[in-house]
Amino acid sequence: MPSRSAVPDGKRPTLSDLAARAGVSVPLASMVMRGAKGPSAASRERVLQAAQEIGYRPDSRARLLRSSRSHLVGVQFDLRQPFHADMVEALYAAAGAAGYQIALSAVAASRSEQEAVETLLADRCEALILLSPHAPAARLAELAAQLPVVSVARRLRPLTDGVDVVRAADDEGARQAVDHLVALGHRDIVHIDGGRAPGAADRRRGYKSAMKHHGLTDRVRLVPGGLTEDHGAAAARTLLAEAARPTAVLAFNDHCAIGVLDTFLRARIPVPDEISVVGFDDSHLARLAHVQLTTVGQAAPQLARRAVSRAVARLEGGATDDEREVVVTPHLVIRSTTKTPCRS
Amino acid sequence: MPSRSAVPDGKRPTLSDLAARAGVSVPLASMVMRGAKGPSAASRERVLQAAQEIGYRPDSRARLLRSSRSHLVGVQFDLRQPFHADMVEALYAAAGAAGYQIALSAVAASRSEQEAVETLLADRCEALILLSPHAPAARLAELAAQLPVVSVARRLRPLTDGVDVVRAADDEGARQAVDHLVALGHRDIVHIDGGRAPGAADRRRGYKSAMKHHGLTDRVRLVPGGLTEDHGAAAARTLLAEAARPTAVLAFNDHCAIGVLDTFLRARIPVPDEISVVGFDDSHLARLAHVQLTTVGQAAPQLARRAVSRAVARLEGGATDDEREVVVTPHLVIRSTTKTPCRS
DNA sequence: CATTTGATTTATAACGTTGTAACGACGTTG
DNA sequence: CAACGTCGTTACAACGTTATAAATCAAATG
Repeated sequence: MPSRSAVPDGKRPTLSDLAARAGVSVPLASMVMRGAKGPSAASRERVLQAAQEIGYRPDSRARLLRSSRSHLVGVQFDLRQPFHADMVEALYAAAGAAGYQIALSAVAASRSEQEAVETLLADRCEALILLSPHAPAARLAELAAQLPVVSVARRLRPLTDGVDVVRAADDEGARQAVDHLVALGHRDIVHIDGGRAPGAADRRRGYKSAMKHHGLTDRVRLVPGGLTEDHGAAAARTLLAEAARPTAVLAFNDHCAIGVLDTFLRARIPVPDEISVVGFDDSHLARLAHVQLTTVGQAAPQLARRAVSRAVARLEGGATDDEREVVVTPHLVIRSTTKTPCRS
Repeated sequence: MPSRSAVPDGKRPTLSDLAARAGVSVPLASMVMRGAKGPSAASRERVLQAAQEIGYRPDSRARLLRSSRSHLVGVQFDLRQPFHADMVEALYAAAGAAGYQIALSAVAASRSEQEAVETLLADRCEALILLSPHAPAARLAELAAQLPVVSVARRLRPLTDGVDVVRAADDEGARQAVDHLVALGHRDIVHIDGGRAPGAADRRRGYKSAMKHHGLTDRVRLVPGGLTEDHGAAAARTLLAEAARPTAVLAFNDHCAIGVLDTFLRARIPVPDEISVVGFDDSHLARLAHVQLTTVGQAAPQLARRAVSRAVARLEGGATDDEREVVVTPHLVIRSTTKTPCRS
């Protein structure tokens, strides 16, 4: 059996092993490892050299334990939502830039938000970033009493005590989509909505007000939909069954839009020639070469940055209460599923 | 500003706060909290009561620091791969059942495997479970010298020292798919392969040998593909451009199969009436109501259980070297994209 | 009644790290 | 020459927990 480390007793090397090896004191070795100012260039050199040799790696748990600040932000995300994947990636970057680390805790069919949050708290996170949390507002408030909590993409009706909200301007996104379609010449624009999903109400509102703004109030038409391909497919079938079809569809999100596209495709209705389709989220689905969905981008990197900076502000005392809800402007990404209508 | 905790000084309650509140010593409180045997029912009751009152929550970092065993398994996964999401979910369950916790570290476009592993090591994980790692075998061996490493779904040609492998029997999966198609009456079955992706070689081999077994050696046909929808779409276009089309396609994975389906759909080729399509992975994509893809299931829960039990065996000394490669049998999930061919 | 037994409880010392304060050596200054 | 900073280094204590061993106590034994 091969030795598992460079130190005799087989355990993983500690600061004191490192200090011994470099011939310096433990605190000095510590200062070098954490890049504190103080140690001379010579000492620094020797310690780093020794660290290399014995394969020393700081123990983050001991670190966090010792320093009152843990510089750790807990992130709760849902494994089933591709948009969350984008957000997690962006959060790694945003947190890193702000000098924080993130701890992930996943939610899935077999793992509740409750469990996810429990483990984050046990890990001594200083703040929580929750991606579209479903927990009741009361529960969020309860958490916020313990530590800063940022809800991303989930709007909280009455601003809940201590809970910050970072979200995209869903209404503005829907408006942009409608503007784009109208500019192309569309008038019969249907919205397949997301029911009670977070953001759905705003998107609905944005759609309606944009239609009104263009003098198309009488063409407003909502079809019940949802978050998944299946919902989109069902809604599309509803539309197909009718005599007068719309010339454009604004779906609740990309998933839903894909379901719509697929159904149209099966029904031999060419997109965008016969009907234009717009999605929402700019998830990777929309970018696929054979999909090339026109969609409203939520700018995950921006949302992530704002969420982190919000949490950090709370932690470091720079929080101003007038920014309890941060709204990021989305932007339309025009690809190949929208086009001037052939009939009007 | 509301108080952030039930303890006066605003910090989060510790064991000694708890002990003080319950009127017992710190060690006793500790024993109660970790469910050790010893404390009397009365003490246990009082401590739990007090914990409830002050909202005490054990600090897992301090716990891990103190006890030499951390009971923490690090999991590296890729945010872009839906199959990994299934695996992570299953790993939570499997690790929990074995008395371990898992720490997640994600890989993405902007976060390398190197970074992911670094943080896991800094977190004092006792073992690493890597989901289809791309790191060179030498690097894995280096890691394995420090702690038990399990590679899931990535086969290592020469069994690398100390690295355990848990994977699905990709060749067997491909064989099942071919058997199914042949049983339906197909003979011209094409395989769109995954190039150099982990598992691709095995699937290719399984396909070929199954074809041979059915006396269809002369019908063997490989089309270069890949892991994404775009790869599948490209391969499908290649097939469409030809005079003699196959009656069935076995795609490298579900993503690839979706690309194939979509391309056929656009070309007005009915699936499964004209061509049958089989995927691989049984990811949630395959289960969508409007897709209903026949596919080869990798049994994430099983893979997860085996991976965890392998890691635990190494940690607890029950590792037997004859099980360094665990192969789980996949199973075919028949949905609606396969059917008896109309022409033969 | 002294004494052993067993069940509970507690004191003490770690785990690996970092913050604080103190230390020594050096050249500067009054 | 003494007092003074400055720089680099170190000793010590602490973070919140748990393992070990020692201490306490009631009950049971002789």
